[in-house]
Amino acid sequence: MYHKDPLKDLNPGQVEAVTSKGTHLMVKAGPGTGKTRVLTARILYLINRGVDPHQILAVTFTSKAAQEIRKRLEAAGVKVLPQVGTFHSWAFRIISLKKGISPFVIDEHEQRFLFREAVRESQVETEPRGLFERLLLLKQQTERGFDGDNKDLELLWICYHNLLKKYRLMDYEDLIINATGYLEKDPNPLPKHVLVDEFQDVSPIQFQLVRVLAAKALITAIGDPYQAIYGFRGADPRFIHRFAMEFDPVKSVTLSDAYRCPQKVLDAAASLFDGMTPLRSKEKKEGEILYKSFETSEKEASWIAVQIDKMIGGISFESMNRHSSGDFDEMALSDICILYRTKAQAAALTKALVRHGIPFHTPVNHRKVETNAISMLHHLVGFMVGNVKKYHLARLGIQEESATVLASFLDLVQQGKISVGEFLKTFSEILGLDLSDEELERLKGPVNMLKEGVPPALAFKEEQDSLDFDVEAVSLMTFHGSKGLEFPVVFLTGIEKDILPWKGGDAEEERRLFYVGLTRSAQKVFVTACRKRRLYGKWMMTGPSSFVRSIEPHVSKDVAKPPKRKTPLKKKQKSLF
DNA sequence: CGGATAGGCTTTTTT
DNA sequence: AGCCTATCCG
Repeated sequence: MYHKDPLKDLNPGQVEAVTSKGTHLMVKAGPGTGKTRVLTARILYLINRGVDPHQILAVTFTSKAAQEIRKRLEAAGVKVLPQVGTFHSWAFRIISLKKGISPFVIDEHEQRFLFREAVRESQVETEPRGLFERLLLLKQQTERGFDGDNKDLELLWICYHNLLKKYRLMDYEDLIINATGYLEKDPNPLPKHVLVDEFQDVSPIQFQLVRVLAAKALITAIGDPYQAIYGFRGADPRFIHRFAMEFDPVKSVTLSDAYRCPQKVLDAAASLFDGMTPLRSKEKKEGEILYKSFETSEKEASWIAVQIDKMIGGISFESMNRHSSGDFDEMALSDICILYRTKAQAAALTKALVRHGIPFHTPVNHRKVETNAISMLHHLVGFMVGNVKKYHLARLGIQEESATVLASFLDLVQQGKISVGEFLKTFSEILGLDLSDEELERLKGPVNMLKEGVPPALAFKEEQDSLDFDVEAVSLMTFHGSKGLEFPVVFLTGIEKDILPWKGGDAEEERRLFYVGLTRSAQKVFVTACRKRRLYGKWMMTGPSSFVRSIEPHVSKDVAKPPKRKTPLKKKQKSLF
């Protein structure tokens, strides 16, 4: 049992990371090197050495990751759990503790309302187009108030913050900023050990919070600079370096034994970066990377559906006619994942999967109706508390009367007078939402969390990004969404010019995004591209991404080359349909 | 004031 | 294709 011996089955590098004492610690952990394992083992190690669990704080990137760690600790026999959560959930608790009252947290949608109100009030003359996005980004990057040079933006910044104050609301950044402020003044409930996961995705305001924590605590930072993919929302991978500079002395440990990807995949992944040494694979599986290109995005999608059908042993008509088996290992649907750069690309793929009768699932935030229902629920709760006003509701198509009625129903739920299911039925009827039973079922989660006192913004948000992996289905998601996950078979789709290094994106961040995608695979990778793609309602000419060229030496030869001469390859391609 | 309609733009996403 | 926004007309 881990609790007895957290070091059991760890490799030397991992042991070094887990047992490091007396200084801050930076653990550089590439894909599949046992990052989560080290994190939990280190917590266990600290507890075993007599550290009070309450003095330990583990910060994760998502609440799902926090749950996973809590689960592992419990499984290891830990009775008193340490504090485990995201920066935001911990900050929320600190603020609640310090103020004696929980703040109402608004999401981006509501932030936009307030911003519009600010625009109206401040009578800014220039076109506010894109200003909101700039404010959002600026707020994650600035540690103390406004520090831009745009006069209009400054005015809107002030106006926006006055409105937040007026309605007693906080946005997500406020949680971090305010908690930092409170702790600077009075570092009372500061823990002695802080572990921060996914350090490459830390934003400036979060780094500032880490600074404050470091005044009292030893910090363990775990991250991988090659997997930094959230620069677009303020994260800065240079903090990995800054950490070592500022928090001197820092012990640094690099984990280079990887347990997920086959060597071939790791070699291909490393070839994306100049001078990168590949991780050492401890996985004996051979591994394979296949590349195939198509005329259109629709053909790409159908081909993928056919491949999946073959892999799962074939239930459809086409595969019944197939005599040879053993082209592929038998796979379960849940072993397969399809990745794409933008959600807009999912349409062609899901269409093909439906046509082939292959079950699949996508994250909730890809589904319009449900996202909308969640947002309505959230607003309803805000309305009950008095934070959400009539015009906020109107914007979502909710009449004030409906909201009043529903609020009283929700009250009955809280008192246990009616069930969550009954409430949701009424809710969708009154608001005229066309929700399936399945969708209604999924909405129960956040309402139940609400009953248990989870802050609304967190309760509703959590549901939005959960993908239920117990379902036997192929997983579809964006490259971003795949971070931290692994699948035996991964399809990397649309690896095309202007799509994977996204046109206008940060080229290096796009490269890391492809790296993340590649390294999700525990066995087999399919890389696909097409010449013409239907996107946003019109055709665009694409062609293979430069990344395809980078990994080419590691791609299996038989299908590796994009068709050069039409005849022979066309024939081969046809036989697959 | 509100409904209809034409025009413009479209990443990625956690909390 | 679909959503948000601006504008125009009753």
